[in-house]
Amino acid sequence: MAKPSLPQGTRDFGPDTVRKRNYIFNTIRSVFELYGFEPLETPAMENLDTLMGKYGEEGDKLIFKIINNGLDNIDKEKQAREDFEKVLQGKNVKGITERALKYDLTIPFARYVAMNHGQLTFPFKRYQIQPVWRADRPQKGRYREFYQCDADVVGSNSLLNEIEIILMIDQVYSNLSKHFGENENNRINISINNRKIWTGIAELCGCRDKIVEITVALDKYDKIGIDGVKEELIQKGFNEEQTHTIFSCLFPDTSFYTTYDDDYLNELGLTKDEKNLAVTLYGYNKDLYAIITCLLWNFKEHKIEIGTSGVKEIMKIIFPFCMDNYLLQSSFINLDSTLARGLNYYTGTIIEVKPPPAVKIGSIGGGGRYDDLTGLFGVPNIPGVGISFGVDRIYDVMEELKFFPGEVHTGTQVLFFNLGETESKAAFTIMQQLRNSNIRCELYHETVKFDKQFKYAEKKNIPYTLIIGSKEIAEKTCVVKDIRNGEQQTIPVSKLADFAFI
RNA sequence: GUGGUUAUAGCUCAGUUGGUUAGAGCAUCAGAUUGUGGUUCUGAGGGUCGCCGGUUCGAACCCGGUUAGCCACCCCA
Repeated sequence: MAKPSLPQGTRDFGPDTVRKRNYIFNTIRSVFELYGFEPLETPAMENLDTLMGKYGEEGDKLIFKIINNGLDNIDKEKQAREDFEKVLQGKNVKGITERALKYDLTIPFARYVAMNHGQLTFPFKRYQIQPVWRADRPQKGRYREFYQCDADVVGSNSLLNEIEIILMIDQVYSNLSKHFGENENNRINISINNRKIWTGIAELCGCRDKIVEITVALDKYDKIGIDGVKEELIQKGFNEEQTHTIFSCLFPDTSFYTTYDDDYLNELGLTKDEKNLAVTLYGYNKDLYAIITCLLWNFKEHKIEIGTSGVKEIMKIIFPFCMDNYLLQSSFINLDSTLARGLNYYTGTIIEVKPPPAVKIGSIGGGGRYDDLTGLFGVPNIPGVGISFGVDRIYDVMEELKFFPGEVHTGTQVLFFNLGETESKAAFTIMQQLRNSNIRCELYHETVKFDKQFKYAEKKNIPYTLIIGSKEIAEKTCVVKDIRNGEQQTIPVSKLADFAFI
């Protein structure tokens, strides 16, 4: 018999872990509900062509494909062999595989909306908490099976949705632990950017078709720095002038742009309202103001409207958070001009959530706006915006920072000692009464010496033991011991229901 | 998909240039202790040294392969 083992990148979760994970799930779910989102579940598997081509070239490779049943049917042997030849050449063939495990929750959701758009009331706000699978090689913070918690709004272009999503992110972390936001170092970082800005920059460089190359390179800025990015761009075939254009947009000479100048704002062609936005941003964060005005200037100069509208969207989203510093409790929001995000279906706002800087783990959530996801399934013109929480990583972050509250443990509260047949019968009756008043209890399964029963309680983190022997039966009392401090007291059975087993 | 690294008792790990019967701590079980555990003491059980092959008189140790974990790259939650 071979040693039992798990498939690569998957894990079992013991009782303690499940409780903590459920705490995260429940917290996120209740915030989703609070903001008016409704639950949805979709199957673990989808038709392969529902998923293929939606996540970029790399993404396709990471989709877990399911081999068809019945390939051993002798009548179809010839066909199966021919099909398998094609698989060996790297093709997907219906004869061999036509289903796959879902890779994320967004595409199956788009498929659902496309199939049911006639019945849905728009804007449709749904949340979904389910596992997804990726055939990736596991490493720190990366698993082959993990849970996502998604909330999306489809059928609305309003930027109010983006603002609500940011508020939800903040509220989830506030509810998860009071320590998030306790001080500056513990805050969650919500970065936003806009794909339209990338499109604009690509146009500035005169290569709109190379937007993916630009975003992939700039997305690594945090990791490889400005020189590394430059090197990668040049490797991808960008010339000196183009890289200069990109950098001058994203990393402006702040000393120039941080001076507030009314005439300059007028030159940018902003409306009165937009100018007010800019003034507020200036008061809130000079660097933010610098990047925004720099981008606006560049796009204005070259009449690239898509870029301009991207910047204006960012301004409108950040604005409420500049007006009220207390809107965000556990996080802060900033414009990260290098933020790109790999998924290619995003078209507007993009959002990425990062843990406090002390934790070296990638993003713990992300999302963005997509104009036409359902168009992929034949139903055009349903725009949407959504966010995804990565529970497995949030767990790792909470664990590393020791942020799980003590109340997460919801195991047995009272262990009834087993002192013999008559005694345990009496104990059993009392135990059922306690259970009826919602106290979690159990009776030790056999009559053994106290030593063992105590150790059992200690290991299972059961705070109270309850001892009923012949003496207690006669007196209609019981002995309640708090094993955390060793204190014990004798109380009448009639008063037991009033005892606070906390 | 590419590269690095690790694999020895239930857990954490020692293990000399290759040399007789592979060790420690923790955990488990039994006893000191028949209604009060956590400390202490005594004793016991527990191993195909990841798996397969090679070199050698002899391999936990050297070599090749393989599987899995971890880490990094690509990419991503």
